[in-house]
Amino acid sequence: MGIQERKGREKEQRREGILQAAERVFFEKGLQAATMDEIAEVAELSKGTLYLYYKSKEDLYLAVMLRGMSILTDMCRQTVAHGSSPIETIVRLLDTYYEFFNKHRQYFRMFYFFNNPTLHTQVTDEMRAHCNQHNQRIWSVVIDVFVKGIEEGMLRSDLSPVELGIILWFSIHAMLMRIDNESEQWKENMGIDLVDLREKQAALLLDAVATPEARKRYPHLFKIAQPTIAS
Amino acid sequence: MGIQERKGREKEQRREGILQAAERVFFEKGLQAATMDEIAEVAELSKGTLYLYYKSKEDLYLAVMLRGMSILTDMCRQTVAHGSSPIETIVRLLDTYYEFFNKHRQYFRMFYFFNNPTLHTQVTDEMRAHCNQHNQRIWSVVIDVFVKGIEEGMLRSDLSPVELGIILWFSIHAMLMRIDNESEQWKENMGIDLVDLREKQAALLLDAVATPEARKRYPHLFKIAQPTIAS
DNA sequence: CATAATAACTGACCGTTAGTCATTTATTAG
DNA sequence: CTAATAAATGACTAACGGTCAGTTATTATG
Repeated sequence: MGIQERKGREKEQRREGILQAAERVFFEKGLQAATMDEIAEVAELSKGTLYLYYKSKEDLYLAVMLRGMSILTDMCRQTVAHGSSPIETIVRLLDTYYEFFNKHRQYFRMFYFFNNPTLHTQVTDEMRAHCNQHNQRIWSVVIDVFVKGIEEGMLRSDLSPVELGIILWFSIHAMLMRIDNESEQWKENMGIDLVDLREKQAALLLDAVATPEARKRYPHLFKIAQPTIAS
Repeated sequence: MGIQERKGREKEQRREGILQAAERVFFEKGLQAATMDEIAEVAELSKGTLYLYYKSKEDLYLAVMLRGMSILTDMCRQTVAHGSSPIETIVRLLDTYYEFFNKHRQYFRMFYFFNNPTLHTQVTDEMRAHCNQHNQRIWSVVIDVFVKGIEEGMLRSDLSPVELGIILWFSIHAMLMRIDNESEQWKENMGIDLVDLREKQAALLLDAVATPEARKRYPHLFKIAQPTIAS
């Protein structure tokens, strides 16, 4: 009897429908201002039903966010697949994150959720585990490139691949967050364009982690003057 | 008649009392879980009275946060005042932020508030202006040092002092945030100690912004091997 | 001192919303 | 056709931020 399977599919469709409704509302209003009642209305279901599929508003929010992480992961995988050398791939990965930031701003903003664990009161352990899993997935993509970069002598080897990846990724992410939130202030108060600065930051960081061999081999990737040459 | 002045003082004391009560509760519970009723109880006032002094829960939260910013600003001023050279002062400033992070973790966490503007629904323009003001204050302290560093030829001059300051400060802040929130995960999943990594990051960044002159003059401040020498 | 005027404070109340659960409706099995 | 099971509902609860009519305390006035 295929009834079991059909039921399973239908349940999956419900979950998916709820997810889409939630995405629309969360994108428009954000976590705080979105209400379960509105999501239920958009999903054309009663609120009670939402709770049959997701344990809490926050779980539902994270379920949407996981889609964003999947998109980012796919984009990074693409970049890695099409990249030629590790050093070039790293440059492209930084741009990929920026591209994701621009194309999927709403998803990017959902990542902020993790910045404030005080708010994580209603996240189930199960969902937390899911997030962890997705997170590891994307990091493994990124770190692989750094491993190869070190192997080929293109990246400094006094730091581990993971360490290098963390330093670059954290820094870029931080800048994107500020671009999202504080661009206007920096422009007005200091005359600084954070979007321009992001590029400079990327160049500076690349320069800081690359070896002289890398600079020799891929001079076009190094846009910033080496201060060591200056004097 | 000094009645006006006395009244003014008393009002100020009320504000201060409310602030202290709010601090206790916010530190213990965080923005979300803290309730105005509990703050009122701790302050030994009715909830209505709180709203005579602060326009919203979020305004009150930010008022507490501003104390944290003042502490950080003072610590940075101290560091700058006692520092000898700009390059050394920069190293010390990075440590100062880390010291603040350790000694005043609860204040540091309040800074997260700005990471998620979706939540800023109840902040008054007045309070926002206050925050802006305090923010500029601390940045001016930091940036001054970078100005001097460039003037003395100790910092690369292809980026402006503000740009250099932003890149370093953002990166360090991002790392501290992760240390606060994700230390365990990184330890478990990847065997990475983010506290150790913070030092390496600081060293790497310092190295990226300093000139060869600086390295020559203050060799003890540069703990990371220059990859340029490697080959 | 008595009384009016003003300022400070109170807490019951309101609107909103996340989450629950007894009940109803739809589906499947016998 | 009926019982059993699964799915969906929406009225209800509890909690909380914010309000405001009314009370209390303080100051000014005659």
